Amino acid sequence: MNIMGRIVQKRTLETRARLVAEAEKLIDRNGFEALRVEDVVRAAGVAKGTFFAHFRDKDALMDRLIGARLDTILDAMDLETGIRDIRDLVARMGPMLTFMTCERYVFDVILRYSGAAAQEDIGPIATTFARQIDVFASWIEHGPFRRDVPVAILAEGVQAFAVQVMALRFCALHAAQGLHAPLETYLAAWLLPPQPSARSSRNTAP
Amino acid sequence: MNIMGRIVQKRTLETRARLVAEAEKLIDRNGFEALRVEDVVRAAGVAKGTFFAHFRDKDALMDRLIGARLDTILDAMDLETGIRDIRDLVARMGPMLTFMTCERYVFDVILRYSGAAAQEDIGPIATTFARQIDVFASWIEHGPFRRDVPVAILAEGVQAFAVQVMALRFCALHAAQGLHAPLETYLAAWLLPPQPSARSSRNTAP
DNA sequence: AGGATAAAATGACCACGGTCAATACAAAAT
DNA sequence: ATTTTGTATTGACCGTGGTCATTTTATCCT
Repeated sequence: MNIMGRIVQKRTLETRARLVAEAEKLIDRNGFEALRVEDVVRAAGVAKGTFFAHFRDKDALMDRLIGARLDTILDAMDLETGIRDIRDLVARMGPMLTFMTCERYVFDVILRYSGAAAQEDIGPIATTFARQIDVFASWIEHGPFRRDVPVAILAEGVQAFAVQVMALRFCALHAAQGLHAPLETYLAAWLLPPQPSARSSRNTAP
Repeated sequence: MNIMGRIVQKRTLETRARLVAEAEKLIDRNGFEALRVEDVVRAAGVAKGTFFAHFRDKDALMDRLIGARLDTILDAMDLETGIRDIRDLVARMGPMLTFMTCERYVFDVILRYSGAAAQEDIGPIATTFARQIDVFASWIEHGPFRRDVPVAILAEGVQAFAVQVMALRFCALHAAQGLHAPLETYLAAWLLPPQPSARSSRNTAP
């Protein structure tokens, strides 16, 4: 096997797959936060150093595992169509909100990796964030929402508000349900065709 | 001295002050990320355990130090008045944006502590975030902005967009200047009195 | 087959945040 | 002054992420 000029042995792929698989198992049992590198390597039957030959650091593994789950959720979201209103929109974000707030640790990792760390080493989580924008954009495009702002901008705003709601009310109402109401408030103001206010200034974007 | 039923010796306050002072010095010299607890206690002339008798963990010290700086910046922002337009608004957020993006590590700490960690152990950074909302709200209230949405909501949105811009473009254009343009785009869509779009649906908030 | 070469795996080791039973110290009670 | 009580400090110790010189293993070459 030969990837990018560097020869990769079959063994390598097997080891990496085993590390990932064992990590998944441990996470399913104990959650993300409790994952220890030592446990993973013991379960995979390799030495500690081997782990770091396959992943830059523990966070790189997390990036991959969490990114994979986000991707699965996005696959489902991709199939949703016919958003009728804000409530609908928020409801379909539900699974994403639920997963992102399933553990404080998970939310922190996601935030830390949602932007590209260094130029162009864009990881799995950052990729899903870009994809999320696309999904939101297509939802908005086919829904009864304002048209005076580019769809891409609207989509990025939805993401921004979602993060805001999750970050500020993380513990207040831990169930993801508690996030829906405030998020709907924001999105109503952000997405709906505006009702012109009394004082009709005619400002424009700079 | 007696705080909350617990007697606090003068010695305690002196030690804590010394820890904070030495930490500040080290940070001024090497930045936040490079701060090591061992260095702080050595400089302060106390044992390691003493540090943790005064701060729950290293992050608690960071929360305090970063919170203090944010507070200073907010003091200055509080004095600003007469926001004429979006560009103005973003310009006056400048110092805050600059500080929050001065180090990747600082931004991460701020995000992690911007929401209350557990109910009602709201720390310095979380406090400044609440204060930030108030400042934005008063700016918006006296500016040429939309009135069809409560000022508080608008202010929270400004914060959300600011975080979004910082998170997504952290390295892309590291100078805080690069943040202004995208932020202005978002805020124009968020804050300005809307120009009714062609298709005038008359949706309302759910 | 038997080297030669490069990739992969190893595990002792380090850095650093954090803990805790033991000790030193200050203040109050006698 | 001495004892008592509770606060503040200590430093050896631990857990865990991460490193790297060395060793093992695969692949290629003749």
